[in-house]
Amino acid sequence: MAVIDPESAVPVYKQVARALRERIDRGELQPGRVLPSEQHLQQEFGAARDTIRRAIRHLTELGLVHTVPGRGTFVRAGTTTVTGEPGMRVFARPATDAERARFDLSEGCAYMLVAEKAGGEAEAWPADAAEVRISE
Amino acid sequence: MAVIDPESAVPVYKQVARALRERIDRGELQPGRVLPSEQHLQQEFGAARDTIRRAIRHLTELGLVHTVPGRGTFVRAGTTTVTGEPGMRVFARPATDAERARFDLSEGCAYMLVAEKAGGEAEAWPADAAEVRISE
DNA sequence: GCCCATTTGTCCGTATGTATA
DNA sequence: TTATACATACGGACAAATGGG
Repeated sequence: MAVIDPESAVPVYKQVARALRERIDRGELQPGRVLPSEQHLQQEFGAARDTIRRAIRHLTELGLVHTVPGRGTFVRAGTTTVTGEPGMRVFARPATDAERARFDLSEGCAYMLVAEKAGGEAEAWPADAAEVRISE
Repeated sequence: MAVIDPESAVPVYKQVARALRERIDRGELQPGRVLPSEQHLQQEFGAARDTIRRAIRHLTELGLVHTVPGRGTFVRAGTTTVTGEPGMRVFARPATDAERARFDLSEGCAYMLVAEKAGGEAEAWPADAAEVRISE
């Protein structure tokens, strides 16, 4: 069972994210399955919704889950190939300190590959572990 | 002057992000310059801090700014644009020594953004200064 | 088509801690 | 030390999307 320590130097949202990640790694939450709702996670971890959502955002940035409004947050298969769409903008930038911590990019250079859709939404992956293919 | 419409279907944080992005694009906020503080932006746009921070997070994910705790949020260097073609593969990798010399990438971390065409030819640009746009 | 419960999205307010100058 | 600015965390409220009846 997940143990959350509000007094820890590790932020609560990271502890929650870690607990959820362990469930994914252990196979308790398999690809395609939906995570418990935010409300459920609030009660389970005893944290505010803001904190739960931050934990989920963390997992989303890791590429482990993705969220569908009105339905829930689903476990993703660990894919690193992204399909380029018309109007998309692809670029690289240095990882933020937060991303370095989240992706364990402590050593040396750390860059992120980012794909921004025409609408303005963007996704980012560690540059060493992702590529964009433009469909023919 | 930026106009924020809380009644709009477009979320306030996106309106704020767009307003800030326009200032960067117009050169009012040049690379290296610091953005107004979150508190200042709260007053200027009449939005809550949470909303301002979300707008800044959005810009960070787009590679336009980066934040230094205790100091502020800074505008990153602009980029040049490359046209993406069907069949192209776009990724990032560390710069070679030759590229470091050629592009004067002497200091620290240096990544290249690479576009490989379907035929196998590839071009590379310093990651900080290039982006690929997929034509519509 | 409509209504409704569920779930996520957005937005506000407040408080406290940490980093920097 | 003090002031400023960002980071985290709590609380509440309403809107929007989805799917089932």
